[in-house]
Amino acid sequence: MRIANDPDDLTARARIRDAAMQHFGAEGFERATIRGIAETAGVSSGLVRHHFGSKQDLREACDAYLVKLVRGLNAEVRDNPRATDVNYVAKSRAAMGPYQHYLARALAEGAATPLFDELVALSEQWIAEADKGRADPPDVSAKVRATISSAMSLSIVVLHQQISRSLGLDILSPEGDELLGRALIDIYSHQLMSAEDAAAARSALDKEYRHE
Amino acid sequence: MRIANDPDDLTARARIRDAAMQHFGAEGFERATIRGIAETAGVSSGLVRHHFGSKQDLREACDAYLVKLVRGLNAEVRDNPRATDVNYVAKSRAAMGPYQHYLARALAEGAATPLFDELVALSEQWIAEADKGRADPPDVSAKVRATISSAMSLSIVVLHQQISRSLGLDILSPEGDELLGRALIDIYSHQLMSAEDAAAARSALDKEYRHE
DNA sequence: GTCTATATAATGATAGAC
DNA sequence: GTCTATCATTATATAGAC
Repeated sequence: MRIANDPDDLTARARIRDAAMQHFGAEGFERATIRGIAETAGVSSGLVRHHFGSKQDLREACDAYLVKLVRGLNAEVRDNPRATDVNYVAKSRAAMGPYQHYLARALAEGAATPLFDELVALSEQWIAEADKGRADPPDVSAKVRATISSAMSLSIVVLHQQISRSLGLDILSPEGDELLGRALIDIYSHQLMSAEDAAAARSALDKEYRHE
Repeated sequence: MRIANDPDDLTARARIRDAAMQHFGAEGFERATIRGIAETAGVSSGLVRHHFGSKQDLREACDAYLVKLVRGLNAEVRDNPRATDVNYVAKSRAAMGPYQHYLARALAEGAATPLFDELVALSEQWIAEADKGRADPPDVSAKVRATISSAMSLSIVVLHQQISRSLGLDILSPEGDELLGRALIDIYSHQLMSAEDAAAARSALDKEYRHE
């Protein structure tokens, strides 16, 4: 199944980019070789150089494409806001398809920053909305909570190897989607810390970081 | 501040291992060079080869040491169970000290598996305990929830680059500790999903994965 | 245990033909 | 646009002296 139906796809340039994301994702940026990528794309190593200047430039082109892809996904979710649909997880997964491993590595390596920032912005918007109907004032800004929350969400993708091994099933698969969905519902619908414990923990932090 | 007071430290072998963890963490496994590690450790590249056979073997020795380190930390937490102390985050951070970046990379690359498994086991114990005082039956096993939760916790370390950049401060620093502590308290003490929404989401999953 | 020197292999980058 | 051939660099692995 082809993922992208961009008009500018099918071309050798697009094939190279796809192959690069595949190799970068599977082997990591450093270990992946231009020769290997070229072979997968069915072209010569020279052509890679011709289209993308350097290996680093090639990586940036991959990042840019990933962002473009996720932008499209986000727009779709934004226009179709069914709050109940926790299974947007599965849908995102399917849409990201063969690029999931690339996404995981890019994030862990500190790349794909526009993507991360966009997810944070989206989350921040959502949190700010939720804050309106909230009794107690938040202790930290929506931005901070959005960043932490986004990182936590992305941990599933980034740590998929560990998770899959621990659970004995591929978390980045349809079966994994269902299990993850149920787990997230359970976690999100339960308060992990009581209001009293939270207050106590907060004053512990106050004491720790005020006078020392 | 020296982290490890193991008797078998101080030796050249230990210095090499420390230097390796530092380089692997800062530059990644592939980019790090044996020569660079040797230089940091103040020895020749030949001696690295003498003590650890290959670069891969050196990496495995680092993993093993990391696990040993975290085992010690966990034991300490286990013997000192103050539930209020959210700031165990900061304490762990300080104890991991210069090895945090290595930990992040190792986890993302699927290495350091005994460490991840141990964190899951610890979390599972805690969750199973909490389940006892719970009205509704959990939809998924404690193991699954423990795995997902552990991954989420570790996301702070693994994605520290993204988080730090997004927030404009080093999340792996004392200031970061405080901010993270407050953010986690806020997140953990609030239910992100109502019981009704959860039920609706669950039946959506039922429908999705039963007959399709 | 520790070092220096070398062998060998792989890679990113480049130049130039078609 | 695409390819082949080559350069220059760099790093691991190795051998052997002290």
